[in-house]
Amino acid sequence: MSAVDSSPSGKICETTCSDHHPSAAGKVDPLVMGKAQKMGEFFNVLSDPTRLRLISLLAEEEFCVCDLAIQLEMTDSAISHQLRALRAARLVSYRKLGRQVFYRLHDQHVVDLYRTVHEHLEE
Amino acid sequence: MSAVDSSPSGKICETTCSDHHPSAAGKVDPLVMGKAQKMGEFFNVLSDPTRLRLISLLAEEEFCVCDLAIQLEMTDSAISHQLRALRAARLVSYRKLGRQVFYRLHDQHVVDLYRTVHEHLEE
DNA sequence: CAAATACATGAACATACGCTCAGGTATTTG
DNA sequence: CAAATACCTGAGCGTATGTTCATGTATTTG
Repeated sequence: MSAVDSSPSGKICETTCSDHHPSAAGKVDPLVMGKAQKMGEFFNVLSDPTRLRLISLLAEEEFCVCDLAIQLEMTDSAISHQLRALRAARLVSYRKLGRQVFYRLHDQHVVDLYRTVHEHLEE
Repeated sequence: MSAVDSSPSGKICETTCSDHHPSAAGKVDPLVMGKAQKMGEFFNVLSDPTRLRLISLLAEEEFCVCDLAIQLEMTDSAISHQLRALRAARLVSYRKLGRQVFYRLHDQHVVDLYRTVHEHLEE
């Protein structure tokens, strides 16, 4: 009976898929739920067009909320909400200057990731 | 009327804020909406824990739907739905073998990105 | 052929998310 | 002090998304 056995290195589905048990040895561990959750939350922050446009601006220089709102043609409220998400994800930091708050990218790490994907999508 | 005033709320700083910030309005082009949309959709695929766990498994070797479902302790249906999303995003490819369908990552590019972020979150 | 297996798909439901709107805080200015 | 500015925040609303459930398709098996 070698009808179904052309699957790679010894593992689970050898005869039929159903005679497998989760506690089988030598299997590949998937990402733990908690870890996958954290990773998902990180990518989720980058999944919104507005936040990506903010990042694209802040990749060049720092800006106050007002200027960001003007350049994206959105309300300062909407921008402030999104900046809050970026802050929570530690993707941006800020400095207060009088009434204004100037935002900048927290580190170069984000810019690298941003540009990597940017190029990846050019294909 | 100000040349730069295309802000929705109408109460955004037209003179004050921009005057304090010489290179502000108009200098740096934000990401175009369409581009930001595409990029957001890409990150969105990676924003779900289940899809990330699938990727973590497929980063090691190929698996059929049934085995993926068993290892993640989820229904075949749920897995199939998520694999569809990964297919639509061209992150995975597959080969049919009898009744089974074996999935694998489409290219190494995804694995690199996955591991980069994985390490980034270890801090 | 009929039953079983492996996977795909559509509808439905609960949840999550982004924006608007109204209001609030902090700082500057008259 | 009062008004104006720059920004923050909570509630509400419409939309998007992930899972379950039921069903459909394709292939293997008795």
